[in-house]
Amino acid sequence: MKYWLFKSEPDDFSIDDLAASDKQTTFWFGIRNYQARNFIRDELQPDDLILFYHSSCAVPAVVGTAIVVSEAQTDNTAFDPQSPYFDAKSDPSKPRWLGVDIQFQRKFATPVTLRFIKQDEQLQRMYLVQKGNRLSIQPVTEDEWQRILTLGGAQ
DNA sequence: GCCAACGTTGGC
DNA sequence: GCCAACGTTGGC
Repeated sequence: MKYWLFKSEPDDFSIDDLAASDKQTTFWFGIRNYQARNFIRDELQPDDLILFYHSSCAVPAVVGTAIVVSEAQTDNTAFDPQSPYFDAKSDPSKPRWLGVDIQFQRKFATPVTLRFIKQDEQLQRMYLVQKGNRLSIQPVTEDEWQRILTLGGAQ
């Protein structure tokens, strides 16, 4: 089992939106970066755990956790010309983009802010705070997972 | 709105 | 295969 961090813009889809989804589950679509796609295709497994991160907002922070509940599946928004995630070069017989179903686990009592992560000794090496990193799906170590959950008031 | 740091595209 | 131009991400 592995740990991950998923970024989402809360104006688009927040942890509350996930919690309010049918069965508290949603298909994670719109990943259009090859490195992130490769994580989905090659490494993400059911039962993997996710730090849910709010980006591009007033207070960027890890706001809760979720769990992977499906294998990788075709992201059909790539074939929809109406979708902002449309990709004319993705061939339906050979889908280029994938997603997984994720299910809400918990919302933190205390969001763990980017600002805090940057100055926390135990979290210095998180992918999130490495220079220039913009990946929307990132690996997280078990130690980082434990530390974030403690800080979030989940343990 | 700015801009650093990437990733992608396409001409050569 | 190189690399300049362009587009995107995302914190501030």
